[in-house]
Amino acid sequence: MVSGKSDQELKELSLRTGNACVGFNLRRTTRLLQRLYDEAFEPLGLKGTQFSLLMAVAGNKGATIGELAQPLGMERSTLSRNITVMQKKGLVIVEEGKDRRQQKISITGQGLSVLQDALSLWERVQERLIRELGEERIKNLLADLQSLSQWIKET
Amino acid sequence: MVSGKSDQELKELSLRTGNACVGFNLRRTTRLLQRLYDEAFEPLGLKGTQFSLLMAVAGNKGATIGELAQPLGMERSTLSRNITVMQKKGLVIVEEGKDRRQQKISITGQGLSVLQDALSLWERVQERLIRELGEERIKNLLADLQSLSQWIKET
DNA sequence: CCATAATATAAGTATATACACATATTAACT
DNA sequence: AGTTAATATGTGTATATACTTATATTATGG
Repeated sequence: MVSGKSDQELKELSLRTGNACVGFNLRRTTRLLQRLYDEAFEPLGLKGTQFSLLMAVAGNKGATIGELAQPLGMERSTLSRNITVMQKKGLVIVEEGKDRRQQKISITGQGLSVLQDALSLWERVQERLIRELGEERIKNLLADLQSLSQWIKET
Repeated sequence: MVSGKSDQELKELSLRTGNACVGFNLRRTTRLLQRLYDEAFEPLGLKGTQFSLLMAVAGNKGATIGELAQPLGMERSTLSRNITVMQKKGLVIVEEGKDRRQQKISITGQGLSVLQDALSLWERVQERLIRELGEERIKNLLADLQSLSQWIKET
């Protein structure tokens, strides 16, 4: 029973649950880390999310919204809106396919140029993270995150 | 140089960077996992984020926005808006403190009742995660996330 | 070939998030 | 005490996110 607990007992329950909850810890760390990336890419007027998306577009020339959304683990409607932002910035271009329902996304010349600069900023962040946590823990962390993603997709 | 690369080379670079990027992997897993929690809490009209916030409020009776934001690793302005949502749902109550700049947040009776039900739904998700990844990996994952959060806060 | 089903995307609505700035209140210094 | 500093929160603006619903296009079954 939650409602019968004293303030002190609630405090302990709250701490215990917060420490154990994978969702809470993932969200909190993601929030905090996102700020590091955003700071790093700020000179390019880019957010961390946009860097990832630009990289995904670059590596999947002419892919549709649906094809991109899959590996990103993102709703197509979300991706659609994110692509619009990138398009306004001139980083990607959207073209109709033969199947006129589909929108084929590609990176622009300007997008490639920004990506080039962003990549070296990304490397600096990556190196800081490796220096801080160590290569082994980063590797394990990435593997765990990927296992988790894979499992959820299959569920 | 990014701009001189072939489509195939860009594809490889994109895959390699995506696999190595802590930010991307954290965001993707968080997105996917969030849906599991949202499904679980859906019968209560609650989101995963709101469960975490409700639990934090319950464990810190009368805390201010600023005091809550700190351990949540959240901007105070963000928390302020999230609290408004919870207030509209009748789950928390906001009162002026002696220092009238401050807003003291507490959980309501209805909030406690919802929290009670939410807690058992949360436990089911937690058990599924432990069954899937194993207790050891979950423990390591949580420890890594907490180290990372701690470091970023100190940076 | 036409009606219907399936598919791809966008738009409506709501929450989560952060930064910059505005506002109100308290503290601190002279 | 009065002016200025610092502090706590809320608002404006923009992006990220997802669910539901609408729209347009293609495929399918008769």
